[in-house]
Amino acid sequence: MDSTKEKNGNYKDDLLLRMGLNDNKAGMEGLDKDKINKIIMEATKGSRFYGNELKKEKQVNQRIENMMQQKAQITSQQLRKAQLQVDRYAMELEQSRDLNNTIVHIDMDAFYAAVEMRDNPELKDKPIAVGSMSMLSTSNYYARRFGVRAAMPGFIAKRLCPQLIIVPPNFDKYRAVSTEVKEILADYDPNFLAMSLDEAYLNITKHLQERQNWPEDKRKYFIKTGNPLENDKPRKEVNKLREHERSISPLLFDDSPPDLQSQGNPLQGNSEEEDNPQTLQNSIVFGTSAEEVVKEIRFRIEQKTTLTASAGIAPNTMLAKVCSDKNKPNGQYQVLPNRQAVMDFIKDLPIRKVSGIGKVTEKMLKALGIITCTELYQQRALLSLLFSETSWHHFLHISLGLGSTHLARDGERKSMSVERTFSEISKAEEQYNLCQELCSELAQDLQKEGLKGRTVTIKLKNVNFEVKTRASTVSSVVSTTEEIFAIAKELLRTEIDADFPHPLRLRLMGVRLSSFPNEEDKRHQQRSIIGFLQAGNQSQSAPGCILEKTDKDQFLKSLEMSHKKSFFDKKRSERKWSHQDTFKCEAVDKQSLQTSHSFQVLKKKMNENLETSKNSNNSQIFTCPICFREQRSISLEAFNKHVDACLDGPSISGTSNVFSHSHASSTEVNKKENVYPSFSQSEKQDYETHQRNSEINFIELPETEDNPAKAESVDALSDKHSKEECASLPSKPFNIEKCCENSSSTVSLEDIASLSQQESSQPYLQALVCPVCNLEQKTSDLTLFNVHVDVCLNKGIIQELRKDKVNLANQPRENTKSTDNSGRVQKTATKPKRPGLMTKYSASKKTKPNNSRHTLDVFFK
DNA sequence: TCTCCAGTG
DNA sequence: CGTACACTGGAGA
Repeated sequence: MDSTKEKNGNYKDDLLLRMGLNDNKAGMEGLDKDKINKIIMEATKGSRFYGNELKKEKQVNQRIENMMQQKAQITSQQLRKAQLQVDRYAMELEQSRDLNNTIVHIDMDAFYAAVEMRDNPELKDKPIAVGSMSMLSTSNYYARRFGVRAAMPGFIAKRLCPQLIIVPPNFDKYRAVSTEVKEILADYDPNFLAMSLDEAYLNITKHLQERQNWPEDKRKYFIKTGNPLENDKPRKEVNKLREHERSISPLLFDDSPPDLQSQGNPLQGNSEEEDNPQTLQNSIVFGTSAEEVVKEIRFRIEQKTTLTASAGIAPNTMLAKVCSDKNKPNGQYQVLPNRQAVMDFIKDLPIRKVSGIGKVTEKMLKALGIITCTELYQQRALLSLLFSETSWHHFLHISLGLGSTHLARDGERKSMSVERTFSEISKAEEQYNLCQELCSELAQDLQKEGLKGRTVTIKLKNVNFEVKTRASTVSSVVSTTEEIFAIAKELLRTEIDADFPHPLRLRLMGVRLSSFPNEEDKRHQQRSIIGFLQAGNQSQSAPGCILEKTDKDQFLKSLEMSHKKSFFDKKRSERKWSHQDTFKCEAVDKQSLQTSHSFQVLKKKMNENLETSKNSNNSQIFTCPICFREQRSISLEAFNKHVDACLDGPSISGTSNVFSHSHASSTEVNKKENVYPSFSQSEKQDYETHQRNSEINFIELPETEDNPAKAESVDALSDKHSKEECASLPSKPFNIEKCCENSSSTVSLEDIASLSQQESSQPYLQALVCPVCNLEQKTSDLTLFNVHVDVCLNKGIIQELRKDKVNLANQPRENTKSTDNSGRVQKTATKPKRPGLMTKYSASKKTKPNNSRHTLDVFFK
């Protein structure tokens, strides 16, 4: 919230960095900087938290040291060359500088605290903070005089200011107020961008144009003399009125000439003579300039909510954001839309003020003698040699005062998560329970937005504040508590086992779901259904990897458009497209790489699917893979609905074991499980080590090798399948793996479809037995079963990978290239990149021995 | 893809 | 007694 944004006063900065930039004035009440630091240190020193902070600080220092070493090796010739390149880019940027937009950043002052004070007059003249004893969201300005800030734990705030009143947050209320504010903002830019409950960007360019012709009464507002909500307390109304006079009057009437602005005049910006608001008895007319518009917005916000806002006006978002901070609280500031004004504003601006430059970046740049934007610009050549391309491009944008000039509506969300902090939990059982609870909460949240995803990540923080995340991606989307927990549980189990016999001493656990299918995925998945169903009848082959026409067109179109976009947009779409470009090829190849087995059959089938689907119409004859009835002349949507209905019906569980993901490694795992049914913990270790050293390569079960015509039990089928894949032989559709990595229903459909065409007379009435771990699964839920198989498979894959690594280690180091049968390069060596900001100079961390444990799990289920 | 880091509010 | 939570994106392995 507010005080977090006032970075100079950030509590954590003071804690370790001792920036000495705290602008906190020692007033008659409140504390001075030294006193605040002393109290914070006393409360902090010796704690596990502090220990971790020190550790992190050391890592950052190490990174800085690495960076400085790198810097020392740079020759003046390199630097000159870099200078030329950077300046060429800077020139391009300069040429594309766009000053035609008027961007406004609105920021509510101490929002949560202000709402609480408004609704409870008892709090009015007291130091308050919103949050809890363990963490504060925001504090009012009174409390800030004592050093009480956002992101500070309440118990420390209490030591700084014993009178502090800590109010628990009422998010519903803040949301309601925020909605009121947004209603006003929409009048000026219907496409405004809300960043949070208390912050938003507006592009008022269009509004300004229209406004020029507005008659006066369209810009006239009446001053409310009472708040209808509080009519029961007339005494307050008087207060309110006086307050308005206090807060609004200086703002609206003490305009300062433009030249005073850049000299840090705290008064509210400039406006031309004719723009000066005229007051009648109880109404105000606002002018037509940007400043007047923003005053009007702030006036209306205050009238409507009795809360004040600060604002920044500038030709781009980056500057507008910095501006809104300049005259906070209850003030505004404008950077005029000409290059000189922008550069004057930027000149002495500390880089830390810029959104995106945080504590660590500040410290790293400071080590290079960079504090202000001017210095950032001066060192641009050096920075281009020390940081990644994205980083130095970002720096260059900042140092030229550039930023986005349009408000990109942020796309779909990328992940959803829950996490909780608690007092130490070390018992495994409690940890599993907690994990399940979190999964349940997450599942509920997901349901609200109708989301399903493929990657589950758990986050663990131990009592020493060390954070770990562990992720697992499955081939079909999941969303229910059970599905997510099935995956999260295994991740947690792996971590618990890894530290055995020591318990995990946790203080936080979190669960996240990501890899939501995008539109592309969904379309693709639909096509593959059609393609597959058709492929059963008219078998075609189309080798090689194809990029579909529609996609190509879109790609070209996007390139065409891209010159109109900002640098960041371009980069974004390049990334997006280069990703999508390879998606179809890699969707399958990934797996074959991971397992070192050829998936030719699969790919061929998939390509067939894509090819045939290109020619497919919207309405045709389908055979439902569940009920085996022909569905004539219906749309794909209708057909899908029909299949869904069938799937939801009762007749599924009997056939569901055919959805097993036959997989090369499954055979091996099966075998291991059979051969080594149980071990003690130490035996596990020994066996594991032995495994790794001797590179045992498991081969197929003898039955399948000896007797390929073996009865078509599911497990036997998957074994045979693996074998066939190894030999790259053409195979029956039934052998098709989950080629499209999409939703479980698709996968099921494909498998069922093949079944329906080839083996429909064959009854499959076995229980659900996982083909990987060989254990019967209690659930009759298809997706859940698939999840289980995926989890088992992932373990197998990890093992396979490790095997590969050992093999690689024996060879002279070489770019990892692999080609499919068509000779196409699937994966080339990652091209060397320029050092990144984040990890390039990372303090060498000891990477944990590695996943020895993953395999064990499979053995000892 | 996985893990960690940095940053935002 | 004691330091949150939810989200995005970069980077490197």
